[in-house]
Amino acid sequence: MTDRPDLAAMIGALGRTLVAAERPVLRDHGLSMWAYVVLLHLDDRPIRTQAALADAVGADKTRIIAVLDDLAERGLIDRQPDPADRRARLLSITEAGRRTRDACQAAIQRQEEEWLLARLTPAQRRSFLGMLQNLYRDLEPPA
Amino acid sequence: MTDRPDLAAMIGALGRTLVAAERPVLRDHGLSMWAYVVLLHLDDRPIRTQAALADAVGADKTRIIAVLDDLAERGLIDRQPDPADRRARLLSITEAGRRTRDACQAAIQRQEEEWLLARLTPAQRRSFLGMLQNLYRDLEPPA
DNA sequence: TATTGTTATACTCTATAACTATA
DNA sequence: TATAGTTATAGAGTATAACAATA
Repeated sequence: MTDRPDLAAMIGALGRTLVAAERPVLRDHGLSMWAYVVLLHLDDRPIRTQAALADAVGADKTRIIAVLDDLAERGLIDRQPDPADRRARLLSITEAGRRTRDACQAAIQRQEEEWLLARLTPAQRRSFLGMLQNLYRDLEPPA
Repeated sequence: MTDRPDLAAMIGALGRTLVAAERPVLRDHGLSMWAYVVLLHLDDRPIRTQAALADAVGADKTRIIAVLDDLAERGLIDRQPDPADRRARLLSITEAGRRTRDACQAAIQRQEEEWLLARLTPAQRRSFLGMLQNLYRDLEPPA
């Protein structure tokens, strides 16, 4: 038997700690975790239905409705009925949404650099980030 | 701005996936996640109060009571009132508990090797595990 | 009065089911 | 009838508060 904690224990604890550390930063920018995830995902490209967005970010379709209501009301996203099929809602991020997202993500990644990555040497850091991005990219969709 | 997903997003998703993959293995061994965590922690050394154990594993003291009831009933842990202070319960793992824990952890780590670590070269694998254990060891207690 | 363990209650998050409107 | 979105309801997991036993 290998003499190490389970990967799930180590990576799980690390992930929970990172997410917990993210919360105050999100709050400072007036975003919930789901709102942030939505802004990050919409930035890639507009999306045609709320159900597709929910699926893409691993949420239930009923769960993001209040999130979208709030983001739209604050002008961070644009939500318009599709003229071709008025059941669907065309979703896209606004310029204000992009600014909020950028500021928030910059603060989050700055904190991650200082709090976690600073413990690694530059070479370790490159190696760690590289492996992490490879493993992350190949993950099955939800979780 | 660095061009990568947030560490919290990558490590968080990886952690959730690993924990989800662990669940069926735990179920096959008749253990809940909390029961497994308790067995892992008790193996290090006996502990004198349930509150201390709960604190050590990052749980609320009220949350592990049912877990301990079940483990004791199945003979996987031993729970005795402390003769010196009958309010406290002396907790320790039994030989049967150790066997269950070993079998379960072996299955979990085998799956982790095959499912995740197999994607890395031997050198990457050593490097990844080393950095992970260093980062994990220095984590603030709960999460 | 303080502490350990327990039980009862409430709260948060999430998923399921039922409803409205468009097609 | 089928689909997108919404609302209402119920369930799991967790934390908070009240309680009983012991010190």
